[in-house]
Amino acid sequence: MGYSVGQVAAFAGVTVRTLHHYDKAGLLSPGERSPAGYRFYSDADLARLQQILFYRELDFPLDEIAVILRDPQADALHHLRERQRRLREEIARLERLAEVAEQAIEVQRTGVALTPEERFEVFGEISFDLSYATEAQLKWRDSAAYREAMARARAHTKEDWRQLMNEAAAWRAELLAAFDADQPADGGLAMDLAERHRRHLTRWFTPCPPDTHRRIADDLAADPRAFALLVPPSQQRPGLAAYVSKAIHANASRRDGSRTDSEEHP
Amino acid sequence: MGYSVGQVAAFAGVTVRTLHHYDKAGLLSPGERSPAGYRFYSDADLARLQQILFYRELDFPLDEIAVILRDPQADALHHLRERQRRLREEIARLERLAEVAEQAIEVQRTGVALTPEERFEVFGEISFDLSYATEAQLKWRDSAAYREAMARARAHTKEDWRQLMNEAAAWRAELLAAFDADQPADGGLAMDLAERHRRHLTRWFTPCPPDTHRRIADDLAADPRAFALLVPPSQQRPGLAAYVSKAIHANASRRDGSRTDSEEHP
DNA sequence: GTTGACCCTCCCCTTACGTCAGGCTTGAGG
DNA sequence: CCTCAAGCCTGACGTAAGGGGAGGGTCAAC
Repeated sequence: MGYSVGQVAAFAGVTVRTLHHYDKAGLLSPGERSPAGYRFYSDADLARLQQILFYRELDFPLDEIAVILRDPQADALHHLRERQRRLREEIARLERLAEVAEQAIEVQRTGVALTPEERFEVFGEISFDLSYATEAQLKWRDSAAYREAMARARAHTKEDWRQLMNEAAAWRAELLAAFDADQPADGGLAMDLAERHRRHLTRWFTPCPPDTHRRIADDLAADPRAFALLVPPSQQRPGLAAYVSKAIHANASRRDGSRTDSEEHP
Repeated sequence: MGYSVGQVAAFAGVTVRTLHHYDKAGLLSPGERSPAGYRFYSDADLARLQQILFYRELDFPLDEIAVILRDPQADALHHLRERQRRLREEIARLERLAEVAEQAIEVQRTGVALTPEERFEVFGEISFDLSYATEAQLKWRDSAAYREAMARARAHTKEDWRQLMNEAAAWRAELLAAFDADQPADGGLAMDLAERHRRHLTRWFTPCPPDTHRRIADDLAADPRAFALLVPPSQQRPGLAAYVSKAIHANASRRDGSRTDSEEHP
């Protein structure tokens, strides 16, 4: 008589719905139907189902399974090799992702030694963007400056952070004033603000020679997540990131020109 | 003024449709709309998009990304750990799959040393089921009997296979006759057929003592793919696999009882 | 004759968009 | 001022592999 859908489903470990699906897809149609339309599967159908499930476990799409089974296995081998190649690619991709996640966890764990509550209290609107921090870590983790900055950041107490953020807020206010007053980005006022930013970084994180500062400026202009660490979205204006970047570049050139004042070596 | 969809799409490396999708999904709505309904994205929107893409690269589902970004990153960390765990699981799973594919390729490569055409010519309707062969390999590859059988199979020439399959066909015809004539499975005729099957295996593949033959019988009854190697679907009848299995068991018991005739040691 | 378990066929839902279709808007050139 | 191409809009359907449910038929047992 053959097996009913329920029986087949039970001992093949699939659902009835799946069998219906394979039937409609033409992948596995039962050899027999009762007058009432009930499906009845033969042993040959079961053999075919086992094959289907085997290839399905290897993540073959159903239509490819259909091809493999239709063909008198002319080249199941070819499909298998192809599949194995793609499996290896996927494994490599996932391993990269796991590495990124690892770094993200690492950066969060070692970046700022505050509880979430303290963090919210100190940083307020400034969001510590994990995605940006992680990409930065992946990009810069081999640089000595980055490592020093991270180490010092982690050593900061809550009071350090509060003071640091207060300084930053004051600086930000002056920046906005200068920008809104249309002070030129390469003018003295803007350059002085850039210089104060440089000293701020030097004091709290890592020495920041002109070339380093230029790289930071480029990142600020290119990646809005970086700029959001400096000026929260609510205070941003169109063109402000480019303005800051330009000011930093101008200041760096100014300092390049007069190498004598080197507070890096007091 | 902000950036249009096209601009954002171009330099974020996504399609316009994706931005529409994120908008409708409430994941990223542009800060501004022109009177005509055109979307305009601010720098803050861009920062958010970057975050979205970061998490998307880690294969986060969009609704989970929405949660992470909605929350003032209360615990992006928690989500990341969870994701990393699942990534590792998935990697392990794919590695198992790659191993299975490897074995499938191996079994196909070393099982039968014939070209596809020859194979078709010799085996005809009997399909050499790769999925079953692979599972068998994974199950038994450590057994000496399996390894010997595979080695001898591989050494068979086309002529060997042809002769072997002719013997099998003759045997099959007698089996069907016995079954259709309602000869009892534990009767002398059926047991003799079982014994001939045993000798066939012994001659062409590997010595087959009663216990080994019993295991084979159980597999024939349990897995229709195994039975299909013995009797092609077109010649099968309901209950035939169980019949063969029972006959083999009966024959094994008979031989257990009379240990003296051991043609295994001539 | 009636219950309860099983079966049937639609049909909508899921993810993260791709792919039109049909119709506005906008900026540049004539 | 008109036109044309490029760019934008909304809306709707399709994808893979089924999940879930509605509404209704079938079957064996009591």
